[in-house]
Amino acid sequence: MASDAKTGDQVRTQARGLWDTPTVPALAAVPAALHAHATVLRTRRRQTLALALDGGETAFIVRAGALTLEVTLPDSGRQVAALLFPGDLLCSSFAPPYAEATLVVAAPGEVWRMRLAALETLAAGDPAVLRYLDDAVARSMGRQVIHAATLGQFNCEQRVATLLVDLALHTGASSPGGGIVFELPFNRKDVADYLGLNPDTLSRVMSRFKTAGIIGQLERNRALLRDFGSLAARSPAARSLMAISGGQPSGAPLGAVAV
Amino acid sequence: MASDAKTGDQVRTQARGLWDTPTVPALAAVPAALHAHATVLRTRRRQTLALALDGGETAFIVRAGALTLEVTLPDSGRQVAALLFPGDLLCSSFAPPYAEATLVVAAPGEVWRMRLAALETLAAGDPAVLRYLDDAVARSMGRQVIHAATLGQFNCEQRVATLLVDLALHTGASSPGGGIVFELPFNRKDVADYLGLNPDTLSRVMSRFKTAGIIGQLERNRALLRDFGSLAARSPAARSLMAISGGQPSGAPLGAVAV
DNA sequence: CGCATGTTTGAGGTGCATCAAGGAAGGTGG
DNA sequence: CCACCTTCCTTGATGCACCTCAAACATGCG
Repeated sequence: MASDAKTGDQVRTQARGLWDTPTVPALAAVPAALHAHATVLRTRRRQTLALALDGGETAFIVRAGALTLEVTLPDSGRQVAALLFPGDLLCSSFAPPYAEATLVVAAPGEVWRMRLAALETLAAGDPAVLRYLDDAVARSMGRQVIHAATLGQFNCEQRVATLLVDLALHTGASSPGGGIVFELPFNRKDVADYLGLNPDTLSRVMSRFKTAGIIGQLERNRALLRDFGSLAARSPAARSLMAISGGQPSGAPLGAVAV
Repeated sequence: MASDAKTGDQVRTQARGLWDTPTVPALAAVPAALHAHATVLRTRRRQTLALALDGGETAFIVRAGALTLEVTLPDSGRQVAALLFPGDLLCSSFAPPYAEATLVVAAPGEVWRMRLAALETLAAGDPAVLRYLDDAVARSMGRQVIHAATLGQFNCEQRVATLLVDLALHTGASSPGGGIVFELPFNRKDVADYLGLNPDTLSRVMSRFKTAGIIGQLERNRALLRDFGSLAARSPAARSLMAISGGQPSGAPLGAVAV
């Protein structure tokens, strides 16, 4: 990152300014106390994490990197049900039965894995852990609800704009030349399956955004967002996403573990 | 209900037989202990329940009837994000910020309302309450994931079949004349907004199912499902839904409160 | 009865998927 | 270093599934 680049938090503040959104209470950070009770996994790209650990309910806490939760129902295409970023929590019980569900690493990083039962025991004794649990579950559900609205109501342009806003909020940093540089840890097929679109259609919309001057030259897995405002204006979920991500501690590069 | 009508549990058993699905462990029932700490609401059709009760996080436990969680994002159509049936739990924090979210009663019944904090205090001291909480949250997330796949991957016929399977599992009872009688507590617009379809398209698919002999004469808010098998065969999510609903205690009419 | 609300069905348009061909990027071996 | 391959992305032509609009038809209620 360039020395004068702002952090993701600053990007969000700037974004809030554009929309005149009041400040949101900071979300609960991952309690460091959990570290001692969790298995630390260093994740590699395309690695899949087994959801069920020898039968017991398992909890996964994303510390760095990004993951996708992929679900395939019989006689149906693959659906990316959720994108997971640092701070997010996923329990194996969240995956529906009789569906092929896998947790796939999109950007390398770190994941803490522990028994759900152990996590709940800790939560019963430590208010900070309980607060984090509540917060993380509420955030997942909130994102799922937004995702349902995205899939059910938005047209293809709104869907893509929504995803780009989300990515910018999670991985973006202001670039020296103006605009926001953010990472694209997911390939086109993953994104298309998340948005319920065809990869070709996705490509077309991205080209449209490029010629409209909203996004700039795409390198490998990286993009320049020139105009956050008009992107947010094209996504009905922009304000909600900003509020959900608003208090998250880290907007640092996906690979970095928060201290 | 006719005297020789089977309960919903029996319908589910029969449905499992059709699909050769192994038995699922019974889900945790709503602990009676919560009754003393909750405000009991008798709900009327079309009534809306305020999600945020004077600022604190609120939990809603559906005891009887059915509800919809409706979400409207700015410059976007209304999305019915979830259908709630007896045993289901909804917390106000599940609704995303900056979205117009309302809980609307579709079928009259009973809802227990309490502070989330109070619920968690009880859960810390009572394993049955904790088990119910875990279970209810896992069920909601599982249903949300299936819903995302439904919206993102299914065609209109698959979507409608999925909803009908879901309704039959939740409200169906075997009829004396063969087939399964189930309730349609939601109007067309609600269903259309849940499935991300146009009401006209929904009507067309229903007509197609009727002429195909899968469903029979629709009365007001009630339908006869003649052929569960071919309906389930048209829904990629049928097995998953059966497993999720599999252990629920009540398949009785929506209006009845389980004892 | 008459109005309001909701449902069905047809005709026609469109947004997105599908198919297919071409191009860029990265990896591999010569 | 350059051919060659694989993978991923782009972009055009075409078709279909679903939406939109509109008119007729039910249903319930005052």
